[in-house]
Amino acid sequence: MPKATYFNLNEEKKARLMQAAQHEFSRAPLEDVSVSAIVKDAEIPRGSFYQYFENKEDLYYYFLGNIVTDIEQHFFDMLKKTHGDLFAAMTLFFNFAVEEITEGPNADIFKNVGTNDFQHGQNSKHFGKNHHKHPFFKAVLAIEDKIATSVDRTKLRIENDEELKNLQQLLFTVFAHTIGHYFRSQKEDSPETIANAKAEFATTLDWIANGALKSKKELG
Amino acid sequence: MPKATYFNLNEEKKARLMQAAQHEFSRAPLEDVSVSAIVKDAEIPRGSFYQYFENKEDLYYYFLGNIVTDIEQHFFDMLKKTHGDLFAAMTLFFNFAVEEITEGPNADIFKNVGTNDFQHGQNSKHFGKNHHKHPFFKAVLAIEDKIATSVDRTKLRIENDEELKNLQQLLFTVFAHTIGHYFRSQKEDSPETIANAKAEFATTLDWIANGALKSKKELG
DNA sequence: TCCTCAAAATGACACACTGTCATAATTGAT
DNA sequence: ATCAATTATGACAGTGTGTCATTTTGAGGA
Repeated sequence: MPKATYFNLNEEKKARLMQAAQHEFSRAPLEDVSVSAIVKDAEIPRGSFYQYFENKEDLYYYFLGNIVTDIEQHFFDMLKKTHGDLFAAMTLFFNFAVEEITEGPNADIFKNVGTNDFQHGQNSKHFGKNHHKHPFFKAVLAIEDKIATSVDRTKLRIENDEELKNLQQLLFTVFAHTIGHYFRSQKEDSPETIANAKAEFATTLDWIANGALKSKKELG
Repeated sequence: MPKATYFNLNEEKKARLMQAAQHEFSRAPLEDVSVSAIVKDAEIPRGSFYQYFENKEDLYYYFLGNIVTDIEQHFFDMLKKTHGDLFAAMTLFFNFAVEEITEGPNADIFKNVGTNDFQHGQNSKHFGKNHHKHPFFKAVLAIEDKIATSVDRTKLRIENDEELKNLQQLLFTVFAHTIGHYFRSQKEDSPETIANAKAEFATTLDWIANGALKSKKELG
């Protein structure tokens, strides 16, 4: 988490820092962005950076957290609109998020976000045993719980809270995977369209909702 | 890919290099392992390392590839044994692989393998636009195709090759996710058992095979 | 107005790692 | 024994990280 000193900064300096973060994390993935580049971009002395943040990762997750929080709110909106229907909400959410993520003002950042970035426990060096203490990861976990209480379980083949959480995680894993697939395809000879990505996600979601195996009827 | 010079090395030196790789990649994830540490471990001069490999990543994926190739063969065995039943094969495979991965001689390496590591296009800095040229990623893609031809499609709700590939990817994503979940849980207060992991995977697979939504019968 | 002190700012520094390159050693063929 | 090609080697330039002693700032009190 950014240190108190950061939050005491005047708005102009905070904005300059966030703009630099936006710049740099749009340009390259986390591992290729250096503190040196960030301070150069923000025009602040190196020592100051470490007055404000623990390190690169601290800024990254703080910055990413702000963006993600905005988007995630929409998931709850969708969940409310569909009266807790997890699959319907997920479809609506994907269709909104895929455009926000691939064409919104932060698109370039998401291009550089790794699938791993939402799982704590990955960056051994920089976070020690304190991943879970960073607000970003706390938030990710809190969202899981919050969703769980808003979901209508009556139509789901789940036995307990544990299974519901696993199902949620499965859906978000698929979400991330599909977005990742879209981005990777952009670098290849035959890039996917957004419509493609939506269709791919819909198909996958349909498998998870209704099964990838044919029913007896279909087989008969 | 390792350079020709590496393959010309005598067995003793090659073995020492692989042992060092085993050591180092067991100790920490890719990003935290340094060439400096590897050459120290293997007791070869720094210059020599760069005579054999492009960089750290080159060695990593070569090494990982060798391990994975061994394990993947079992997937084909299972697919043959189940006469192309993708879901049955996946279950058998998971039960074998989870033990191999979590308790086998390479367990410590898999602890440090990131979910991303199997997706090319992630390490921007070290592989440029040549990810796909590295044998490891070539192999990963080749396996996808090879599986596709061995799968019995008649029971699956898929329309075309594209969808089959997506289904396969979904299953392997879930595979990786479940293994990852297991490893992460080991670092927490209430670690999962292997039996837990198997059960979790079985449940998830059942959702994908038969649907996470209740059937009309169950609802009625 | 001047003084004091805690908070903030600063950049030089020690340390670590990377990839290269000029040079030296080795090998195999003649 | 000679030569050319291959391989070995470690010093080096370049880049990055996080710290720390020192300086600057600003708010409150005399």
